[in-house]
Amino acid sequence: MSEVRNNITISDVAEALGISKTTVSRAISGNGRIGEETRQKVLTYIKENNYKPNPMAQGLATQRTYNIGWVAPGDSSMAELPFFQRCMSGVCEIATTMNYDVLISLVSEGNVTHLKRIVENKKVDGVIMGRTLVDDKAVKYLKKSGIPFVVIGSTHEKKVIQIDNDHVNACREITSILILKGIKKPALIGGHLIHVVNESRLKGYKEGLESQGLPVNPELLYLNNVSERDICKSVDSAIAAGTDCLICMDDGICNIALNKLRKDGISVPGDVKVASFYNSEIQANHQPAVTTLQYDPKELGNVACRTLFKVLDGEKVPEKTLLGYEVLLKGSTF
Amino acid sequence: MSEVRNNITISDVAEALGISKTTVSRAISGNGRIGEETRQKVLTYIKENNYKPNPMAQGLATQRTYNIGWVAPGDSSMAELPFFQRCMSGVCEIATTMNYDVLISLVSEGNVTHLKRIVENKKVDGVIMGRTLVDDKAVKYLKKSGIPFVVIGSTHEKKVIQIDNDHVNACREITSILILKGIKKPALIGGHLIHVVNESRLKGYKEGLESQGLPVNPELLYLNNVSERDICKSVDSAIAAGTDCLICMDDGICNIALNKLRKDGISVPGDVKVASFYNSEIQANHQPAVTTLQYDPKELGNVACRTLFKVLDGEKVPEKTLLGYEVLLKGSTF
DNA sequence: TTGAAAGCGCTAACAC
DNA sequence: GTGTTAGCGCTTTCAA
Repeated sequence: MSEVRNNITISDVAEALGISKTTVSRAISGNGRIGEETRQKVLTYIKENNYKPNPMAQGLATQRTYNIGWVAPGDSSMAELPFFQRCMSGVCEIATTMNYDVLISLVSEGNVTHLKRIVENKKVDGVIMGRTLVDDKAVKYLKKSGIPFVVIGSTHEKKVIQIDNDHVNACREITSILILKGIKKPALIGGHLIHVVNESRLKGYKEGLESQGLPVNPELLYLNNVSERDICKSVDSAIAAGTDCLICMDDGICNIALNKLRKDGISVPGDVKVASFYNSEIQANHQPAVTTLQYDPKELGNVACRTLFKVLDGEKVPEKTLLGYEVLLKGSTF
Repeated sequence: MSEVRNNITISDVAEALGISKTTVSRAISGNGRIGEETRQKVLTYIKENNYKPNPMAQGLATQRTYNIGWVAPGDSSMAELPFFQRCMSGVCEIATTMNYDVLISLVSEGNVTHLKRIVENKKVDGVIMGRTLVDDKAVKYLKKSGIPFVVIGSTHEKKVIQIDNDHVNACREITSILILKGIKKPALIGGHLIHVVNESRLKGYKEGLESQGLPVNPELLYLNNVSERDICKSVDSAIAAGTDCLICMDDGICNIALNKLRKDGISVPGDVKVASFYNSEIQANHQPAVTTLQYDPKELGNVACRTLFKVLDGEKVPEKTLLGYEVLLKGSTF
């Protein structure tokens, strides 16, 4: 029945071939000198007999687990964003090619107990954080622990390897473009600033205004919107302040804003234009489609994972790696 | 720096306390007889000195990994459904309480190589499958491998532990209710029947009709819709056939159908009523809200994980566990 | 180029 | 109730 789960050990291989375990081990790992002939003999034998080294034993001997930890947000509202799924899938993809597996750690609201456990229990060789908050307990813990780790996103914490999209430039660019296309009073409907990414987006927005000679008008700046109610209120105020374009800081905000406008009978782009700093399916399917920034989360996961492996190999890596973006101009700003 | 990662071993503890490793081991595991006094002594010592057994060594000695595998769909369209996130979070929750961790395995379209690897490499003690197809390669492999596993969803495969919602009864009930509320020609816009759940939903729909003395009208039955185009065509045909209520097999279909109706200027529930066999945020936020079935995916994950642990402990478990549902009657069918 | 032997940290007979 | 001992399956000095 369980013929697929192999139970043949390195000793079996050694015995069958009339050589020592050491030699078999060397043939497999490539460490140490070994005759090409014996090497081939071993390699073919283990292939034919489907021998797989036991990772527990390997791990015990070498102090490696062949696992990396993936830290995802535990609070459902965040966790369900396709962004994290795609990142994770990018991480898994690379991990697999390196013969590593990915262990999940759900961290909600600063509760790092699980993360702590997998680190202290030595269940992972390194960790990738799916997101970062401005004051991130998990990052602080990881730094203190000494385990190699990489974060997706940005942090103010020093000496942390970060992989992120170039949000500041992306947001600056899309803001400038909108202004060049004739927008006079772009209003920003922003999310909570505990997310570093929102800080960056805010910065990009401001730089965009500045680059086009526009002031940062407090009447057009609505930050820290969390609930649907917050957003609706901000939209009302922005409209009252005479905005000609609502720039939403992310897709969630954008969808709520869009619904709100429709409910109020305000037409897009007729009465007011709409753009978003982050893309999602829903916006792409919206009529008219929404002008937005586009990133590649899976690539983010890929790069984060590759970077972590470099760190594990003792290679030097840049503290910050910025990935690209695309500006998608659509009907919502025509 | 890495003061948090402990490196103290069972021998250190034994030596410090002037007792043997065995005794320490016993104090921790609770296996074998041990004096209450020594037990306490050990327990306090390891707590104070933050000793953690090395799982690799434990694993090597006991042949357990303290990991379970979570098999999620690798194709993004599926993977991003909140359903899987919530299930996974339910699984992690229980696993954590049992001192287990969760290893991810992404399986796309019958490609079981990664799953195979984690099983053959003995990186997990058991596996939970996040979904099942009608002819599921992964399930077949797992059966053959002999590793304990549990599937979320249903399968036709024999001797497989399944945890599922009671889709047949749920769909029968909502269909009956709609008919009792006056619907005469409910049309089913169905998804692909490679998903066992869709078979069950179809079955429930038919039973619902039957229970109210209505025939299964082929003109009102649209199955195997995959693309947006499929769905739109089906909606057109159903409307042309004079349906008075579109029943969508899942939330994805429902959203597309809703958009389509709006675009065509067909009002809900005025011109046609709409219901769905699966709930999602978007439908809850739709105006009017959509009548739908509601399940609890996290609970599904909880139960699946608890069941797997029973299997691992050698306990007998039912081959099929069915969880409940709720019918949410909303404005879309008034 | 190959092998013997020690050891990674823990568990589990089996003695005492 | 506690200790001795022999592994679990692999890597890695150190010799040969």
